[in-house]
Amino acid sequence: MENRDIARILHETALLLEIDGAIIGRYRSYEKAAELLSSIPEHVEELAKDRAKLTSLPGIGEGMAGHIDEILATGDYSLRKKLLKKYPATILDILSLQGIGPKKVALLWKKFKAGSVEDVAKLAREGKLRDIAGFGEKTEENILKAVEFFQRSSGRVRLDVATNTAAEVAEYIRKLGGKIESVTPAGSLRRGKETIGDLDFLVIPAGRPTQKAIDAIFDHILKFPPIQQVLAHGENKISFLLTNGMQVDVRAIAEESHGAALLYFTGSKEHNVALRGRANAMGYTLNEYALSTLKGERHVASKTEAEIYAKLKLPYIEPELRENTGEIEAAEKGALPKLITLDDIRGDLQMHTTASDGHNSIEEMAEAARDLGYEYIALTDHSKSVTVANGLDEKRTLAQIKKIREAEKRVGGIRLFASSEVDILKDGSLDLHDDVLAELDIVLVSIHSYMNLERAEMTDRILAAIENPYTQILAHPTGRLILKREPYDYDIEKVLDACRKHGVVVECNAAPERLDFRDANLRLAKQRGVKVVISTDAHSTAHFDLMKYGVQTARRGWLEAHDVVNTFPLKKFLSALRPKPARSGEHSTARKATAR
DNA sequence: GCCGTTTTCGGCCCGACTGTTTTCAGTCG
Repeated sequence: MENRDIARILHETALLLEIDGAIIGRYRSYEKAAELLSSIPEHVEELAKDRAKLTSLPGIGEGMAGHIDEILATGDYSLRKKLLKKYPATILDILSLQGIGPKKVALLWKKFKAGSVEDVAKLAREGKLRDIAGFGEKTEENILKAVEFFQRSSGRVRLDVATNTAAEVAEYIRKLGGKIESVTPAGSLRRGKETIGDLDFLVIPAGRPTQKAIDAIFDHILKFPPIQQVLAHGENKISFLLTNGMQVDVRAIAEESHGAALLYFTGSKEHNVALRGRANAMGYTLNEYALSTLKGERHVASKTEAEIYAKLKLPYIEPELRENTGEIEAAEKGALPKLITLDDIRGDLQMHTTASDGHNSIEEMAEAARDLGYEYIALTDHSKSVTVANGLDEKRTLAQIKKIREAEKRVGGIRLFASSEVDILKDGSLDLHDDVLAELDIVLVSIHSYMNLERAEMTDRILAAIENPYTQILAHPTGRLILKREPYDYDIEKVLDACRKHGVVVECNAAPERLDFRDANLRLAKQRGVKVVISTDAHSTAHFDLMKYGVQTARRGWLEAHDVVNTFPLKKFLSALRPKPARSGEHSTARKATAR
C-alpha cells in the first residue's frame, strides 16, 4: 500500500469526522497524520513493521499507529466505514464547492438529507436554502455558481495556461506605474506546480501605503476587461474570476512585510504550517506580516524571505521545494540541493521537423537553437509505426540522417545529432531495424500505442526496450497528458533500476501538457542513480521556449545541474550516454559518436 | 487523537473576507 492511499483514507476520515461534529482536535489529528504520511519519503508500510519508528513520527501516537496498522492489514479503516454508513460517499464532493465547508455540509444533511452536489444544486434551484439560519439569498446564489463551476471543470489549469494568464494580469497591473512599488506572482505558480488552481498576486503600493492608495490600485485592477465576476473586495484583498475560468487573488501589502507576505502566499500550505510550527517552537509566531516574538509582539523579520528563514535557523529554501516533503529537514542539515537553472541548459534532445509532424525544417530548428546559444541538439522525428505523425521508415530515416549531416555543415556553430524517436512496439521491440539504429547518433525510445496494457505486461515491455543495446534515452516515460490521460501503469522502480544498470537516461519532457517524468518521479530517479535529460519535444521553433517548464519541474524534483546530462558540454554529454554497441566487422571505437 | 523550556489538561496555524448577524460563525488559503 502506498503512503498516499493511507493518507487519503485518513484525510477522508478527518472530513467525515468534521461533518459529523467531532471536536476540532480529533479531526485535526487525522488531518495531520494524513498530511505527514503524504509528505515523508519513507514507505509507511516498511516503517509500520516497527511500532516505535511509527510512533516517533510527529503527530503519530499509539492510537493513530493502531489505525495505520488496521489500514495496512485490511485496506480500509473501520471508523471511516462506520461514518460512510451514516453519510453517502458523495457528501465529500459537496466540500469542493466554493463557499461550502464542513459545517454547512453537516447542516444541509441534518435538515434535508442532502448528500451530493446534485442534491444541493436542486435545493438551491428551488430556493429552499435561503431561509436556513446562516444562509441567505446570496449564499444560495453563490452555491449555484459553485455547482456550475464544479460541473464544468476540475477547477485547475495547466502551468503554461496559468503562466500566460498571470503575465497578462501582471502587465495590466503594472500599468499603474509609479503608484506601485512591485507586483509579484506567488502561489503554486511560483512553485512551478504542473497544474494551478488560482493565481495569487502580491502588490506593494509605492511609498507609505494609505487605504486611499490601495483603493485606487484595486479600482484599477477591477477594471481589467477579462474579469467576469468579483468574488471578494475588502480593504487589502480582492479576488475575481476571469472569463477563462481562472480565479485571481490580489493582496496589497506594505513593503516592510514583503518577505513575510511572499512566503505566506507562495505556500505551500503544508510548508507554511511546518514553518509556523517551527516558529512556535522557537518562541515566535509567523503570519503574512512578520515573524514576531510570541509574547512581546516584537517584529523579528519581515522584509525578505531569506531573513525570515535565517531567523528560523534555516538557509533560503527555493519556492519549488516548498512542499513539506523533506525540504525543511534537508535545510536544517545543510543538505538542500543547488537546483538546476535554465542557464545551465546547453542542448535540446527531442524535437520534430517537417519530415514527420513538425512545422519547421532541420535548418530552421538548428538555427533557432544556435541563436538560443545551444551547443547541440538532436533531431528526433517519429519512426514508422506512428503513422498519424508521418513516421519515418528505415529508408526515410537513412535519408534524414544524410540531410541532418549536410544541414550541420551549412548551419554551422552547433552540433546536430541525427536521431529518431523510435517507437516501442507492443512486445517491447523497437520500430527500426538494428542496422538503421546503428547509423543514428542517439536513439530515443517512447511509447505511442497500447497504452492500457496491464501492469506486469507494460513493465516487461518497457524493460525489454531498455535492455535493447541501442536504447539511450527513454522519452516521456509515463505517457501521461496532464488533466487528460493517466500515466501508463508499470513498476517505475524496476524500470529505474534497469535504466541505471544499462546507462539509459530518462527524459523530463518539458511540454506543459506532459511534464513527464513528473517531479516526484524525477526525485525518485535521482535517488536511484539515474541521469535525466530535459527536452522540449518541440514541433516548431517556438516550442524551444517550453524548456523553462521542464527546468521548473526538474527543480521540483530536487535536480541539480550534474543530474541532468544536457547541462554538460558536448564531450561530457556524449560520454554520459550509453555507449553504442560495436558493429560487426568494426573496431568498437569506430562508431562512437564523436565531438566533432 | 496528540502533546508539553508556559501545560498530564486544554489547547490544537492564523488572519481576511463574506454573509449573516448586530458581534460572529463559517470558509478560505
